[in-house]
Amino acid sequence: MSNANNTLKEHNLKSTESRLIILDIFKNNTHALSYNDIESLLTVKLDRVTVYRTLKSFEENGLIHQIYDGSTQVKYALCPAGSCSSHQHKDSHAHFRCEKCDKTFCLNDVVTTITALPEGYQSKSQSVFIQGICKACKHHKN
Amino acid sequence: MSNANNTLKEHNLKSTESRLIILDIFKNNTHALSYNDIESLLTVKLDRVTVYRTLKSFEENGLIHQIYDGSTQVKYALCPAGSCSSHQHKDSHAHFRCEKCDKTFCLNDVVTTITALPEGYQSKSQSVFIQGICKACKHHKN
DNA sequence: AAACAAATGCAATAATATTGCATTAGGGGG
DNA sequence: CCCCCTAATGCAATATTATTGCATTTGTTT
Repeated sequence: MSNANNTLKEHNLKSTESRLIILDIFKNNTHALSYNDIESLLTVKLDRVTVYRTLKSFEENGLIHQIYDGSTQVKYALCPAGSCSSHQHKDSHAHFRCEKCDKTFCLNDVVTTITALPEGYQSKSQSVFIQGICKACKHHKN
Repeated sequence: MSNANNTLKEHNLKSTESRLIILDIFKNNTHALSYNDIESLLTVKLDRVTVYRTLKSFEENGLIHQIYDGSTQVKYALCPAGSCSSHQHKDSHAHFRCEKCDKTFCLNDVVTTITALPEGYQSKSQSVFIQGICKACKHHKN
């Protein structure tokens, strides 16, 4: 059984052609993907609704997470292996958006410390968003 | 001349009725506002396009900034007094979204420290987003 | 007060995302 | 191994948020 097939099973998702195709796209891309990104990476035509519903079930089952990076589209990226499940999302890593190539990446290892919140505010989760120049763009400095 | 009038002038914005109305709404609310929030706070009817264009010019002139808080609408909040201008936005404070009342606030005094980025990544700006319970909701714990 | 540029309002449209419902396909039980 | 049931899919329609073009009105400068 394929690796992607196992991944779906582990997240309590029925293995279907659409899901395998979309999961494969995520596994082959290191940056976060919007609906439009995914559509343009499809070799087989899938209905828009199927793609959106697949993204929704992937998210509900801890396979991907949403990222709001200031573009007008929601982006999605794989959760770090083993970190999330149908029961709970546990990923709260930093995200990075490159000003040159406009791609958004997960930075799983960046740690953040935040000073005390103002009196009366209680934090349950926090996320960090960094803008700058990514590795690839820094190297072939166009 | 009214205070709001001065604020517009300082930001190189022509003083018009619509702008005074919208600026007033921001000054009377401590949380970030979406287009719909603003519309429902209007006592005079303004065209949707006027509101959106007013928000755009306020943002371009450093009076307000956009916040992407994971809701499907962009939200806007006043920049800290004196911090931003037509030339440059300088506010990079933390934002806080309350899980109870679903309001988003600016936390101007929260400081963040981030560990080194991975090799090759260069940071230009960073922002922090915190979720939890706000002051008001913590107090009358519904 | 006249003149000019910028702001406004209306109508149309773009871009992103969701819902209802009929049909198809995955996979467990016999 | 096939049947059956449920979950997934596809189509059509619609919702939601935001923008554009253009004619008209308003604010400011002189």
